[in-house]
Amino acid sequence: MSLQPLVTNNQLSSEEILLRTLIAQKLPEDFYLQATLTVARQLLGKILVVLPSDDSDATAGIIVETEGYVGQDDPACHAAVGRTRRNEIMWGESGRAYTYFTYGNHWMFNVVTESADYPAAVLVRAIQPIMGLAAMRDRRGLHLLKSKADERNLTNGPGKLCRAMGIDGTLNGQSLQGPHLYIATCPPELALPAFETVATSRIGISRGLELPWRFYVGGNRYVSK
DNA sequence: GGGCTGATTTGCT
DNA sequence: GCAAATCAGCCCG
Repeated sequence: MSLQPLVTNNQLSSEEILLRTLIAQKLPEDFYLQATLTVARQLLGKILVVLPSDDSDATAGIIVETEGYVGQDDPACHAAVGRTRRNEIMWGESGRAYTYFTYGNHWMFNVVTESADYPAAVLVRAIQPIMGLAAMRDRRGLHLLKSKADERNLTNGPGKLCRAMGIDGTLNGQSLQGPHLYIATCPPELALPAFETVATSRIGISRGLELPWRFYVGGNRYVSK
């Protein structure tokens, strides 16, 4: 049994310093009350931070691709079928995570937007990793170490980033005000260069293809294909 | 780089 | 029963 503190102020790792910076810059609750497509655009360039409650490694990355799913009248939105147990969280307060399982393998991570009882959310489709890359590789499988170019494969898709960051059903409904999960403004030293926001139709859906509600950081290598 | 296909589970009709 | 807000592996070049 040691009487020494595990960490003193002059022993903070660079990762701990970054986490303290990020939590201080987390987006406030009312950010998520904005119109869904506004949130989808504004999330580009922000940092998603996950500190799993099982105490596994923290990870973070810059959001580079999103999609908006907007209310019961959007045919691609899960809420189009009405309120069900699965999509329940989307009908609740904004600023929470909506995670769900699909294709027998994959978790998806969404941010609930707009007022309670209006079912809408933003799907996070890709991030550029900035913290916890070793943990991401572990969770995604060592075969990815084959080539350095495969680094982009860690998180360039909605299922991949959930796997890499340890996001699953335990986060469904969880607040985005931390400490386990939050989104923060990017510190200037990590910020992306000025970018163009590109809007296209959403991916992997069969209805609502005419709506340009997918947004990504133009030219970024970590956007999905 | 791109195209095709099988895997695998849940939710909802 | 079937479709799903997907991915990896395989083939081709």
